[in-house]
Amino acid sequence: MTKVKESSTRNYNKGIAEMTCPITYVMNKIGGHWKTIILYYLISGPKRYGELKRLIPAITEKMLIQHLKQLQEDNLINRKAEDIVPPHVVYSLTPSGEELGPVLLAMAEWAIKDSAKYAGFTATADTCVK
Amino acid sequence: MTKVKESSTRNYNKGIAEMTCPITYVMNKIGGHWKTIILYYLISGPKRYGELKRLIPAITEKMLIQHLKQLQEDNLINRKAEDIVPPHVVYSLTPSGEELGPVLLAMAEWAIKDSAKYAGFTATADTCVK
DNA sequence: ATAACTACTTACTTTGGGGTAGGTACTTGT
DNA sequence: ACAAGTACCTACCCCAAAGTAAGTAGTTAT
Repeated sequence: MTKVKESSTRNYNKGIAEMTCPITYVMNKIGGHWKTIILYYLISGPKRYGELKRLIPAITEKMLIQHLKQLQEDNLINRKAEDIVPPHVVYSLTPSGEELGPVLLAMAEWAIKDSAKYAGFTATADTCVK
Repeated sequence: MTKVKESSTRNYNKGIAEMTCPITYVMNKIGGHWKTIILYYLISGPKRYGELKRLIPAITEKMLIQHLKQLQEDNLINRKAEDIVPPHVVYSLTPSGEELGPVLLAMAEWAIKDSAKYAGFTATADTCVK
């Protein structure tokens, strides 16, 4: 009967939700603005760190690496580093990541269709994919 | 030629990104933990405010209303209020929202499949839908 | 010798999403 | 008279996510 505190409500709810709600499970893995974009770019094939940086100019290096790490931890991407003098690191989708591909493409399709309703949006299917 | 400041870089990038990246467009509408869950519950049919509250016990009233409003503004849900004495408000998906349904279901399917790989996750297809 | 390239790391600051805890208006039930 | 139920609103606070800006190591190019 000791005092338990540790700002419990929040953590408790998060844990429960992730265990029981598939949508929450997904959002914990791809939520947060950058992860989906990174994954989206990787659908079209493995990319080097620098390539991703150039493809997503708005992202900061810190954010890119941070999310690449999290995506690795969540088993959505692989990191292959060659131990040579100018570093050469390639990121690619894992099988789990590949399976997410169609979902991301469906999201993009919806965006293009939906944005067309309101005009002022000029994206095409490969704006992000390149 | 007056002073324009308004912490511009961030807003500028956000605007550009939303106009050119379909994935960002989607995430601006359904990102942020609760929106997808609310939409997911509405797939199975219109629901009253109180129903949603009961279906998603972890959400606070503030968050529920806040996101319902944003979803309205983003044209994903309808709000139908009868002007009677005990208020009666029903939320339902708009056509745009309906079109997002399959995407959300695909996300959920992926979650169930993916979580099965690691065990410790016991969700089924209707854990959230009820 | 100095800049440029690679893929990072670290320290510091800001911002806004989310939580807590109250209140509102109006009616029905006891 | 007072609680209970409906669907909200408001002010305040906190923390984690995101941004800023700098540094690291080792090599090649000028």
